[in-house]
Amino acid sequence: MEKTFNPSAIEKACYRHWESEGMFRPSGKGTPYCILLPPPNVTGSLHMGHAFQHTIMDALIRYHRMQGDNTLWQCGTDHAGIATQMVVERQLNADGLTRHDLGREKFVERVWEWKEHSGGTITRQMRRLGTSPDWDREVFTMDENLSAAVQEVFIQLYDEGLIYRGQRLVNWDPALLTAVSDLEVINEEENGHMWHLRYPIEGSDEQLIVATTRPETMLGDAAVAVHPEDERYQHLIGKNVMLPIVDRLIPIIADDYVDPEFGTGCVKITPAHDFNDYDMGKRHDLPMINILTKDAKINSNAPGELQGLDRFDARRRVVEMFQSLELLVEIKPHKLKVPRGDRSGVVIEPFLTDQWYVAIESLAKPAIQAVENGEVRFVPENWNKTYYQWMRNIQDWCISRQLWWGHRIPAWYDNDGNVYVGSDESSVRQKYHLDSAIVLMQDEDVLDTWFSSALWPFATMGWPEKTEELAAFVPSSVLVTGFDIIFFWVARMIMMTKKFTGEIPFRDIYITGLIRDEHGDKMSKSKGNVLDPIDLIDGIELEALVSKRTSGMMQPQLAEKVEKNTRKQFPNGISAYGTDALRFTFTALASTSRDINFDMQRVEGYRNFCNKIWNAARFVLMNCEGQDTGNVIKSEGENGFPSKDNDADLELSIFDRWIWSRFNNMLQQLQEHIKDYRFDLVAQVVYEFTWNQYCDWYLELSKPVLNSDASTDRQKRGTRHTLINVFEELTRVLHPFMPFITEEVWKKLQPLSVYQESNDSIMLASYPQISVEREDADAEAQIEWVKNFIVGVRNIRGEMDISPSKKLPVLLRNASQKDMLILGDTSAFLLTLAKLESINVLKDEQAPACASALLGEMEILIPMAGLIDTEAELARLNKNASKLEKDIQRVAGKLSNENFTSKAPAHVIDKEREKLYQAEQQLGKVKQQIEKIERL
RNA sequence: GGACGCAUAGCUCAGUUGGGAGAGCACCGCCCUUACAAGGCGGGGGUCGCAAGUUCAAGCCUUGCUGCGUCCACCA
Repeated sequence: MEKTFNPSAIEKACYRHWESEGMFRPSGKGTPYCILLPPPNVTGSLHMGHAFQHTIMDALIRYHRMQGDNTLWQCGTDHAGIATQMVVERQLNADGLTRHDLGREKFVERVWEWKEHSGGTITRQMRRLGTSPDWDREVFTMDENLSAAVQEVFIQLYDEGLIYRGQRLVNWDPALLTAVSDLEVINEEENGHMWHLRYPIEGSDEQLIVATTRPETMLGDAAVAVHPEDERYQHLIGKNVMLPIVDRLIPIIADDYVDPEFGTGCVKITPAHDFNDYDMGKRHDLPMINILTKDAKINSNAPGELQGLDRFDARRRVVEMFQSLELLVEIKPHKLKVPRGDRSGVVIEPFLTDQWYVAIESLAKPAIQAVENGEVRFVPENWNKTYYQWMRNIQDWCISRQLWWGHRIPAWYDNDGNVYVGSDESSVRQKYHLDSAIVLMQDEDVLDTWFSSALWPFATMGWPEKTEELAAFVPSSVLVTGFDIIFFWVARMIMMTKKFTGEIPFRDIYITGLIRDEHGDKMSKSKGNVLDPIDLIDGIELEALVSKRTSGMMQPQLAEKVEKNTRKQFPNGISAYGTDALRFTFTALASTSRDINFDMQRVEGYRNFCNKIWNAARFVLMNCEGQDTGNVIKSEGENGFPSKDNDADLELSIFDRWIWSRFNNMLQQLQEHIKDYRFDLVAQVVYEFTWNQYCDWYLELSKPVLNSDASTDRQKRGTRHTLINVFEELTRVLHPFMPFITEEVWKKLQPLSVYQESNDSIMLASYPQISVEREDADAEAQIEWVKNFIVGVRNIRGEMDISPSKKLPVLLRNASQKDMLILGDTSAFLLTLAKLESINVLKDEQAPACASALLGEMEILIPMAGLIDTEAELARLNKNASKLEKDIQRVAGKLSNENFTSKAPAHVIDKEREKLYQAEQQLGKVKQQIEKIERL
């Protein structure tokens, strides 16, 4: 093996092997376990958020696969209607063309070409990440069978009256020329103005002053409203105002929607261009006067000179006209929420059009119940509040989009505008008994992308056919996703799956945090802080990184700053950390926090962890390859742990039993944490065991056995046996989180281990199980003693600046029988690990001047002669003494408090007493030692 | 306006029914010891945002406050 772990040398071949051997397919045996991949945009590329979530999903999938479950990771990609269409339109624009130049059919062909061309990027990147979905079952939301499911659902909902078509005010995107749903509108506060306009009253000298943030909409005013009890305006209710510029009489109405305190207490009502006004218009039977064209220019319902003006130009013009008519009262600066399209970024217009809607309320009810009664569980649980809040106030869902890329709405119209819904024209004719003489035209619109995504849990399983997969994998086990799509996707899947299968779509919803940069800022192209997961795996040169970050920017003026920051942050580019380090980083960052700050230094740390594993493997192999590892007893022990009465072939030392006990304990904790989706804690316990227990202690403890002539063959076999088998199991424990390095290492270790079930791949091996037999409290206590002994000596050595190579003599004073027993078993180890020349137990004789450490009540003494500075040792002892004094003060205070002793539970009091006793004993020893040294 | 979240070491974060403040990185010192210098050993560092309350005991529970953030709704 190489001296340093080199991920790029192994990852690709390893993955090819897994995939070509079909290892990602469900086994068909065991309990079904299924995760649905949130389908990424087919033409997209993998960003940090994907990489994070995919890592979590893959860890769960690999874990359950190794547990023997019938495991399916259902993957696929989304056609992403608006996003994808925009990309292709932009390409056309670059050639001076629009989609209309091509026509619908050609344009859609062109999008399919683009999908074929760039559609593989994200799935290729997922492979680089080592993910193990069943690629054979990969689906695209516009595949035939998916499209059929979409049609089926649409038709069924329509036939039940749950989908309807109607003219309403919708969120209209004037750039994309389509309706969008409420969720696709981002409301952000911007600086604007409030215009106060004077409206003259018919047959009176009086005037009303209305306040508006959108003066141009006055062209569509249908009324002016005041509060019914507003005394200022009582006498005017029922009169008319003469709308300036358009010279139209409109009524003054009373409606308690109006807040008399706000502005002037008079509101101009524009039912065709404002959601609240629309409702009021309905209540008062006002005309809906649309003044805009689809691209938000003033239409022919306005006076001629304004027609054709863009809405913002019209705004300026209208204000000027009011001014010249002397009807402009004032203009105040005003902060207001401006609705913008999440894709286009342009200001959304409330616009009166015919659209298709899902009547959502009856679907929402069972979906709310499913969470209320615990069938569906959010993790962390708090997210159910967010879910309830939205679901309980849910509005009908506008599902039609005026786009060309997507599922065409399966509805046909005759010349009279009658609607017929069915899967195709001929079935429509049959269904509605339509003569062939009647001309039918299909609806031009397509469905909201999320309509098909909502069917993902069952449409991917073959619905409406009654397939085996449908039976096995609905409901799926857990959905791993971000809170940003709880409404867009999660809620809608619950509603649709409940409706069409009667089942819940998934049992758990694990809501992950959002990946941000190391300072908590959102990663964005314009900030120039975007990291590409593939760059962290493969590394990237500085120049390439700079050009990547500065190319294709929406605001090129920011490029200079981005370049500067990039050069500062990554003067040497980014090094290649490999997939496993990246994955382990994501695992370790997956706490319950909703924002996750991605720190490059963590990746570096976990790259080092990979290297640690690699080198530990080298050590194990060096000592076990070609050696007797005691595997002969494999049939008589459980899980590679020899039964205690079987000592025919090897002898397990106390260290061996200790590391097995710790391993078992680690595994126990890990399994709990996985159950709780606490991957940060999973990473922590497995890292701690691997590095701080196995490598730092066990490997070091194995050396004296393996290198000493004094150890018997049985002892050496026992150590090798433990060395190899703990590590072999450890690689299996680590595999779901670090698939590549564990595969590579395991292939070398496994032949030397007792585990023989599968030698094709670690990913098909079974996951290690907790074993009560391995628990060994006695061994743990004794090794704790050994560790403390060694640490005590090291502490003196470290603080006294004694060279690590200098062998020290050690004297023990006040050793108990128990101390002597452990000492007898372990002195060889103490000598090696603490670098000792000798250990002598003092009986009654006087000790020379010594530096000391305490192990319980036993004193570990190191003669100072020529080695240790008196002052330094005094300082060290005083530091210890003051620490002990502080402890004693606190504990004694507690114990002398009668309230504490009378009210606290007995075991807590006992613990405190014991603590006090120990500390007092130790302090006494330390003080004696101080006196002694002071006398020198 | 409503809902939710966060505040613990220089940085990024753990801290499970309340009972001796932790990790990684960074920092300081010593060491190229035959798995690993991407390493080993040792060390320094925190009024747990502020205030009050409950309790024998609060980082943890309650209330209020401050600061930051997210989502939903929205007054023209």
